[in-house]
Amino acid sequence: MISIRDVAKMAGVSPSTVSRVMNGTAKVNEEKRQRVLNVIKETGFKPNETARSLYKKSARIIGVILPNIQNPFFNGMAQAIEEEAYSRGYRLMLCNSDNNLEKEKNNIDLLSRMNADGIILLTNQDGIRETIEKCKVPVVILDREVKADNQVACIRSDHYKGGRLAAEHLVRCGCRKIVNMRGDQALSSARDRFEGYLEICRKYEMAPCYIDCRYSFREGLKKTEEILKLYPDVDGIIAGNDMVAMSVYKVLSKKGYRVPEDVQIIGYDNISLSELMTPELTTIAQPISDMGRASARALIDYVEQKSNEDNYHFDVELIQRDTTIMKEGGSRK
Amino acid sequence: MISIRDVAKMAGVSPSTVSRVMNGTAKVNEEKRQRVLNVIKETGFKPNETARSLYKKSARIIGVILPNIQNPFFNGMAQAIEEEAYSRGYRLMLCNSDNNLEKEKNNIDLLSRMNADGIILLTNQDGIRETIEKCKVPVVILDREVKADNQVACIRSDHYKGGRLAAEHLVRCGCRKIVNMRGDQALSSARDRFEGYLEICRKYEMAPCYIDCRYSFREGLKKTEEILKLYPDVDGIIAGNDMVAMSVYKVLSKKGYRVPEDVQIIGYDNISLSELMTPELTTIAQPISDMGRASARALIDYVEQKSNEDNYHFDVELIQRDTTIMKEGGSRK
DNA sequence: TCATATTATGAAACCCGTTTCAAGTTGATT
DNA sequence: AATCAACTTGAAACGGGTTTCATAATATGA
Repeated sequence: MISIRDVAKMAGVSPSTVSRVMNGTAKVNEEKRQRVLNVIKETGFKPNETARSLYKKSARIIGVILPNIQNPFFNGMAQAIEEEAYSRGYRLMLCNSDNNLEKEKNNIDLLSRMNADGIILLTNQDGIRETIEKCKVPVVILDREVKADNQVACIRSDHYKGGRLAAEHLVRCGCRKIVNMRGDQALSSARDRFEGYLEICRKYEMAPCYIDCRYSFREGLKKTEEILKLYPDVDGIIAGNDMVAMSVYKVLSKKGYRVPEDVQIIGYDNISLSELMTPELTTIAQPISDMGRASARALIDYVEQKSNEDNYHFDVELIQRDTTIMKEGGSRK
Repeated sequence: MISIRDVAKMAGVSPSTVSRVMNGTAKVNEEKRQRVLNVIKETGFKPNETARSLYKKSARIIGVILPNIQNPFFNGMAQAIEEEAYSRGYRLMLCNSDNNLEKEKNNIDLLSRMNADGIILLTNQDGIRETIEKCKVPVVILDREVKADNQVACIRSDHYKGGRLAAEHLVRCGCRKIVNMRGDQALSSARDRFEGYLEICRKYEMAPCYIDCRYSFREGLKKTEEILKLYPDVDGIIAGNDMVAMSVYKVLSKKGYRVPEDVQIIGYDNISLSELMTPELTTIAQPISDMGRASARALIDYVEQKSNEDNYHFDVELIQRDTTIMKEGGSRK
């Protein structure tokens, strides 16, 4: 492969001059400049990024570590991150963590050894903090709560409000027996949502009624069956997220329940699927793209020493679609 | 950051010896070896990957270029590629191409300048061949047809058979008016499937009946409306892929058609969603994970000069679920 | 016109892990 | 004891773009 020294020789200048022509880092005599440009054009010379990274200690790479690319919530984020990063000249190193601490550590470690400029983390393994602090790469935490020294920003949405919104909406739709399929309480987001739900229970003097259900379709199926056994009079279900809501709908529909007439369902996230499925899913929308974009922006701004806003709290909103319905004789207590 | 030279100094040996200890490339006196290992442990020294890449001309990176990460078909592939790559010590550079030739070229170019070990391409821009040949990085073409000199392998599934299977299944289910929503005929895969469909039309002496519909949910909605206007007697729809099938179902269901009683639907790909949605979708399964894994494997084997199989043709199969139904009085002509 | 300031330019150092090559050491063989 | 082989080890070169620093050349001002 042709190097900058080859180009220099051909153009009768020094490598430094070629570098200056390419990067515009200093003035170069116009005639020499043209000679260099011509040689570059003729030879199709492309500077080696690795060599540049080595000196600059920056590979123009952003590492994105997420549990699973197939999850629509995460890949929605990844999409937005990629767009923002690409437009600013950075590329994405994508790492599936499978919620596996070892894999996460490996990836963070490698990323820092590759001179990655930063890492966007969608995970909340407890043991991870030490690793990310040791590697000293700037980190943005997205949708999770980790808190590390080298954390540049933390991007979250208002889960407490989301929890309230979901519960209150079902109340307003006339549900009298609402079951909350709360997510893994190790996640602060799931805890916040559940708190919001509890507040609404207090407000309307309802006895809280919940079941634990991780954010997975498969578990959603199982837990929905349980709900139907435990609470035969259920008429409203707050699913942990949209995937779970899909599974809830599937089980209900198989058992002959009508949605929303017999049981109403509300999801969470507003992944693109929630609008695509039939019936369209009522859900609490997190601004997934905005959050992804913001995380990339915060990271790159930090790296390029631009802004320094470091705490983003995004708003959520209720999107009413077809799995809930406002009834006439509203049942406000 | 601490370098190999620092470690060497601390252990009282040369950098070469440290390198040899880390990589096991040569025998080192046991006592020195221990000294080096101790220093590495104490300092937490991690060798810089960029420097290694520069010399080795290999970054242990595989570039994956796909139109869109949010598409379940593509992210299913990406997931499998990531798993295979990770297990063999490679990482993924993920690039969204948005079907944008310029972006693809940029990404390929950058990947080669970063000493990426190879590229897996899920795209079929016409203008791309020149770029991938010029960059000289090994390329695996996945699910598409490009043909370039530096192409290591081409991974496809049997679309012709898939097209036949889908059509014949609807025939067997008693459909008399089957409409094929054929995909973009610029894609060889879509052409092959359509050919398969045509063969079944000939076999059963049916007049071919089709409409062009790109692989997108939105377009699926529009084209389904058109179908209902153009062919009010339609009783079987072959969707271009599972996403389109979902949109077909949505429109039919909104208009009061029953599926599969009034109209039967078959999708294509068997993305994970097809089993999750309600009703579960009958579809032609491509072994998405196997294909993704195979592409990574072929690339890495090539890079590491192991095998050299270069043409993979995966089988497809019919997965019957709830959007089609075998009726009693089968209508075999 | 001379002195000083400014600018263009290349040599060399730098980033850091790897590998080559030659020198030094040890041990075996005769 | 002498010779040769085998092995350990470090100095130096390497990969390739960037930057510093000193020099040379030109320009400005007095």
